Amino acid sequence: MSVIRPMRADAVRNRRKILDAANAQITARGPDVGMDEIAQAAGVAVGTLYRHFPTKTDLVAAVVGEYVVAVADDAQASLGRASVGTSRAVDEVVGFLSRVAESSADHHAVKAAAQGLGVEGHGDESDESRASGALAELIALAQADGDIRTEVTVDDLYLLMATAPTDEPAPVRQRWLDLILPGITTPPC
Amino acid sequence: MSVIRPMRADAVRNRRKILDAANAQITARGPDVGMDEIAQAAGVAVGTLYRHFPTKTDLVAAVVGEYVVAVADDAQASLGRASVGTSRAVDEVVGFLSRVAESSADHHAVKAAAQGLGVEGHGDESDESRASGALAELIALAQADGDIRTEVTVDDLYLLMATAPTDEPAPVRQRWLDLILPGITTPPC
Amino acid sequence: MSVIRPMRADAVRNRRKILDAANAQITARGPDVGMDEIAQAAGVAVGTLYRHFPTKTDLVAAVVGEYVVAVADDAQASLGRASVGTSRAVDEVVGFLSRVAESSADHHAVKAAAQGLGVEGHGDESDESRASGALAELIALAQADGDIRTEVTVDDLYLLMATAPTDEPAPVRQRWLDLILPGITTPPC
Amino acid sequence: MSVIRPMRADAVRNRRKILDAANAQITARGPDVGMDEIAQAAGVAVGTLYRHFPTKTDLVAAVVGEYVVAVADDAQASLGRASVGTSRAVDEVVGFLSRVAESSADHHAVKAAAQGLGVEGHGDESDESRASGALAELIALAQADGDIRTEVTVDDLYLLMATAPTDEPAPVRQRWLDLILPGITTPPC
DNA sequence: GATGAATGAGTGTTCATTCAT
DNA sequence: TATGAATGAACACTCATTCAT
Repeated sequence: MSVIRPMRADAVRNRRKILDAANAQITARGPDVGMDEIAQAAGVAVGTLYRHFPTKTDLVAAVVGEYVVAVADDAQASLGRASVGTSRAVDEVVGFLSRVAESSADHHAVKAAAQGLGVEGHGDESDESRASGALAELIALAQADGDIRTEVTVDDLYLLMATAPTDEPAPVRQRWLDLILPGITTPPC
Repeated sequence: MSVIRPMRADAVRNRRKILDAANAQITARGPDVGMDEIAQAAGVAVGTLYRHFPTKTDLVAAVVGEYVVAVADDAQASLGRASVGTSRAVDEVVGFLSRVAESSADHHAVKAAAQGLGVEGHGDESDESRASGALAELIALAQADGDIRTEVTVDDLYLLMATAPTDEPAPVRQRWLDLILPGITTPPC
Repeated sequence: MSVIRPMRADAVRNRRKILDAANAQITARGPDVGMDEIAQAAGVAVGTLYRHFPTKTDLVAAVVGEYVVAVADDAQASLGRASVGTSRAVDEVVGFLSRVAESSADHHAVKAAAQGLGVEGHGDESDESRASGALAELIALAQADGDIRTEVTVDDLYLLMATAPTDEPAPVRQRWLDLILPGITTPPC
Repeated sequence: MSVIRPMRADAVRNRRKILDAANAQITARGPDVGMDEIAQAAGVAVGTLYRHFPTKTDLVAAVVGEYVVAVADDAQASLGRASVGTSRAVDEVVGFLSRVAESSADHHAVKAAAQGLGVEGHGDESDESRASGALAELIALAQADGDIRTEVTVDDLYLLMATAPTDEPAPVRQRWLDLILPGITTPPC
């Protein structure tokens, strides 16, 4: 008696195509691409786009939401590796930040679009807490190892993620990482 | 043979009013204020606005340019104090970064507007080099004091300035500064 | 040899639901309700709605048609009472007009929708002639009584019905009736 | 020191052209003409149209307002003639109603458009009261002559004007007038 | 036969920019 | 030179209708 009706197969396909097209178009042509252009890139009519996302804001929020899912997945995978002992927790934190800075580069225009439209909730809240949970554990692990400063919190990570120089070339992003890291890790002595 | 004709007094006045109005309006009403609104706030007609700045991009670039002037002034003042020995050079660097993060908060919408319009050159190049020069000397001073890591450059400072969390409340900006500083300063031991 | 195939029971039910929903929605939400909204209110999908009424115009015409049926019924009932002598024919004419003005108030948005769509034939012609016939006899009766002016015709009644102030509150509609009546009834002397 | 600045001559001209075009287009092509079509018919760009009337509602309201001006003028002229004794006051009332029914025929689609957009104030209030005043005096005059029933008010006239069969051919409108008049004038005996 | 996703022309409105006054 | 009216391409969004499932 679930209220959640399964979507028709083609509707699912279209939703995917739209989301991908939106991501691609915003990335390629800037945060102000028109809905028509996104629809065309997705190979659907505008009406279809609006059936899936009643508002441009909704569409962009969904795109951001997908990104949050990816980030949460990454955070959980990092935690997984650190828990098992495959790698040190600090290294996972650093790797995570590095990958986020990397992937955010593509995501930059999307973030700009979201800001321009006043997108609020970045998609599903459960994904955000999934990410937060994993990162919290990861930090705790690294702190137990004595590798990360005791006062560092998940919010600090979010703050750094938010300020990553997403529109800069790779070497700059690497340098940024180097500048950032000492603030998180414990001093050498 | 100079082509630069002195501006008529009222033209100068108008330019000032427009620049101030643009800054105020963008800050107050977001990066997407219309040219008409800016003109009205400046007490001139749109036509006048366009006589001074042929393009919205030009206008925003000029506003950004003014900000660069202020930053350059600050940098030079900081250097002055450190040279005279009034204060330690590191402290001036930190203070400078802190003030920039602070002032950038107001400036945030302007930056967003600039980005949205693809503003390239941030105004007068001489101001940029004025700032760069002062900051370079300041860093050198601090490095001579052994307070700032030897590999830190002016570009690092610019990178950090560019990624300051300008749209966050003061405590967050302070925390960001705390996270950032260890990457610049020499380790305690 | 009749081409008219009896409708399947559920098709009949759907037709009813759609007609009722259309009436209700147009009345409640104005003449511009969308087909989707009507379909949803009827508990069917748009496709079903379009199976029954190939065009919005057709749907609205059908709704109007139902109203004509009700009016025809009323006219015949009025005639019935007057014929039997239960009441004076004039009073029945007046009562009829009054009730039409009354019911038209609900019907107002439907009329507006019909006009907006250029609905032509108001449904079944037989109903119109049923109404016309009854009203003609009723007028004749009242004229025989000397109560209604000899030159008054059925078309006059239609004209008045058409111009009833359907979107005005009850007292206004009553006042309108008072203004209208002297033109139909015989002068007191 | 008047705040009302005189409009530029060409702006005035454009305003006129727009108003006329709006009237013409709505009359000719129905209440749902697009703003673009109106603009084109007026020989201006849409932007110009929107500079003069920030909203379609505003435009239609202005068109209706012009009609109110015409009606008010007519009412005052009628009163003038009756006051001077050129004609009987009743005749002026009848003539006024007749002319309104006549002119309203053209005006019908405009009224529909106004209703569809929820136009509230029919333009300038002063024109409405100008009309009301003149009609009140005219009615009083005719009542003094013993030609119009004592209970008739200006609102009655408005009610009848509002219900005139504006979309019917001339003979029908004439017949309507005949049906309406006895409700206003004193009975023959 | 019913469903509801897809279509796409059309709508009202905005805004950077131009140009007659 | 300043003014502000005019321009018109562009945009987000709607809705009657069609058609694959």
